[in-house]
Amino acid sequence: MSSPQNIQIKLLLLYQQSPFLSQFDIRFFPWLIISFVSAAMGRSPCCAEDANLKKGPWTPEEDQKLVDYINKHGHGSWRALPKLAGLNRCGKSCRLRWTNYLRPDIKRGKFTEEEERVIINLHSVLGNKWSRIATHLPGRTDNEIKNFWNTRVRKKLLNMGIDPHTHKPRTDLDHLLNLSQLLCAAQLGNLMNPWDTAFKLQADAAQLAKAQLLQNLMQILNSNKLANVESASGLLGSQNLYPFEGLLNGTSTLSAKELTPSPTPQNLPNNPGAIPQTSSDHQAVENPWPYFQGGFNYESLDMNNQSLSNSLEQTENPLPELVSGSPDTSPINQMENKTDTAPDSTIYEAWEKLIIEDEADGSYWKEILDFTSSSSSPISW
DNA sequence: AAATGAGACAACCGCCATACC
DNA sequence: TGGTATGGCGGTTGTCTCATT
Repeated sequence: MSSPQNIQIKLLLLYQQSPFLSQFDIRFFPWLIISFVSAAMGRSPCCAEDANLKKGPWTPEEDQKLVDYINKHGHGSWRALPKLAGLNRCGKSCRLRWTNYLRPDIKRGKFTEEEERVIINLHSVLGNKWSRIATHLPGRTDNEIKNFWNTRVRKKLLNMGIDPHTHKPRTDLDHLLNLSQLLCAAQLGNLMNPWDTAFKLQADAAQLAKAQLLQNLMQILNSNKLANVESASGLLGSQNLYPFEGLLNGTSTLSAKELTPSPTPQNLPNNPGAIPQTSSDHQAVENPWPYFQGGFNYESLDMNNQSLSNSLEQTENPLPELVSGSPDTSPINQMENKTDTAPDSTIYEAWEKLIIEDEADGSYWKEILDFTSSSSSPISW
């Protein structure tokens, strides 16, 4: 019997009993130390039994050997497979190569828009549970989805000002400062004279405060909109799946019912970006700000996650319980905790107050909306 | 044409859960 | 019941390709 532990013990005995080896400090034998440490930890490191095992990219010949063997015998024990198949690889490497690349049911090629939508929506609920996400995308591996997310989707969301972790508008300082600068550029323009420093600083602070309030409001709107979309679409349906679609093509994915406006807060008077009061109003008003495209339903603020849970249960592949990885940031978890809407109300009150204040001295929000509309570059998806 | 950087993808690493003895 | 083997998972790194300078 030559288990890794037995081998490690034999190595130590060899060191102790050999007059030649014993004359050297044990630290000169890193392999022995490593072996012993791993033995003390109760587990041998993967593939440590043979340092000569090949690593790195697989050759077509190796692939062929692996495929041939599995087609004939099945994979059985992955640890035993390499020797049986004549491969100089560790079992784990073989397993990964098979599951991520060689498996016959793997669907290769570019992700479709539909797949992207499903991934984004599932990620908003599950977080980085790639294997769980992969179960809803036949033929796609968790590794492939993970790579796709990290190289494409994540960057796109960031460019759109959406935090890929929380699926809400970014609130990090850099982004906020950018927004503030844009706002200043829009509103102050060439107004500033070099000797107006004091006034400029004051204006900056005011702009920043407003921008921050705006960000907070956007966060709430987005989280509710996202929850609405998920619950309305059963999460995995082909319709109304994409919470950010309004940002991409300027059209809303929400149904007319979802667009039902709320009586509060007041619409912005004489403001092209005002939130429409009725569905027909919505159709009539050209909203220059994509994030408000489709308006929003304040009644939905009272929505608990019951409808989402129901929709999840109704799906063919019911999703698991919400992950605990980011309990504070998950939009769903936030919805769960939204029994008391006081903080939101406070923000809306502040928003309302600002609107009223701004009516007196020219419409600040109108300028934001106009500027955002005119300066927003088309986003390629 | 060579160097360099970025993007995409494959593969590896370490940890964890579970099955098995 | 505890130790070990195994497989799964998520994060990270390595490698290749292609565009740009």
